[in-house]
Amino acid sequence: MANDTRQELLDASELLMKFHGYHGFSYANIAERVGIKKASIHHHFAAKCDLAAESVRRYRGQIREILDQICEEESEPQDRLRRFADIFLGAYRGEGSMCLCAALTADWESLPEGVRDEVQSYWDESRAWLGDALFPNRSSANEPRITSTANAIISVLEGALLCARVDSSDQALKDAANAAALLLKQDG
Amino acid sequence: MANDTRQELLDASELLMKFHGYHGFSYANIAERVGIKKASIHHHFAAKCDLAAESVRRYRGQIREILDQICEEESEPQDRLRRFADIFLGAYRGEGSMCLCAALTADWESLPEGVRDEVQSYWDESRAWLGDALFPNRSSANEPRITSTANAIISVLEGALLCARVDSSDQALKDAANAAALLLKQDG
DNA sequence: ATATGCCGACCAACTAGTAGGTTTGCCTCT
DNA sequence: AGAGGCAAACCTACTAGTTGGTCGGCATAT
Repeated sequence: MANDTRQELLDASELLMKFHGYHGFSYANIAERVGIKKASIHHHFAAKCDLAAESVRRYRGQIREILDQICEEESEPQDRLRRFADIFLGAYRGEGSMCLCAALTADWESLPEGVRDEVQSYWDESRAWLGDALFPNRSSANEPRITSTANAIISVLEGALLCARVDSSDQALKDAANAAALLLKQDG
Repeated sequence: MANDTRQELLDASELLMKFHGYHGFSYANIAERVGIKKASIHHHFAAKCDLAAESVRRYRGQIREILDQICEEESEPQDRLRRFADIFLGAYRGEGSMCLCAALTADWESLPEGVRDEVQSYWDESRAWLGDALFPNRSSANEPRITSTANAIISVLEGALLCARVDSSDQALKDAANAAALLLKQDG
């Protein structure tokens, strides 16, 4: 299968970046995991930053799909928010990992430009979605409030993934989900 | 001055870790900044992990001092929380940096043990302080609620530092501070 | 016969860390 | 006051290993 190795390379780099950040993995690590030689990676991705950027791009696409699905299946803002929080809870429970883009944002200043652009897009898209999905009747009048609430909601959830990692517990994520619900209720 | 170089080394490693994480800086980087040779760093800190751990220890001490001072100067929970949030706002406005320990938590899995222990202590201490300082009349009955609120408050502020970095704006931090105040009000 | 996927061998640059020698300044004994 | 000792602070020069990346060649499948 032509696309198989490529996907495996993306899988490996995504996982390693989630746990160790951009500087915390090497072509050697990935090669070992996927079972090909280091040099062969360059056949699929010319440079490390290309592999990383493509990983983020794919990740972003997966998240976007989930967000679309949530909007299709749920019409109530509080239900949509609950499902949004479940993404974070699922990330922790599944791999015990952080959000890929939060992990990379921590290395922001030393991120290659292409990777940084992808990470930036993740944050922009996520907050835009929160504004659209949670505030059906948004208007220019309450726009600043909506932006602020979206900021706070994503902040508390992304921050909780840091907490959870330190605690080896999903408690902080549950607390963040409840806090996010409260913030929406206050403003919704 | 004997202690001077040592402090400069700690300054440099703290700053670099805030921006690039644990793997994103080297002895060569630090040496250049401080103006001594790479090998001379080993005279002060045997290994990179010792330098990093000591940086976190010092950082932790500085934060602890500020927290003590807040408790002395403010008696009202909401004022204390405002001052707590100001620490995060100050970190962004000053250096444009993240919380040192949040930056390191992103690299959690690949952190040397000594460093990880220090970072863990930061989180534990911060949340313990929030519980004590914001809930003067805590009891075993409302303990879980207090823990959850403390978790949510620190999550939203730490998460907002990630947002702020991406946005090159302190808006997310202001939003997080307001959200934190709201969470306290709800539970206080 | 040509493109795809992969590999072994290599590279320059970088990594943390070591060995051994020189300078500096302070303490103590005369 | 001056000499001797000593240790901290720093240096140059090195090690062994890793980093991302290159290149030529060898299969296989079309």
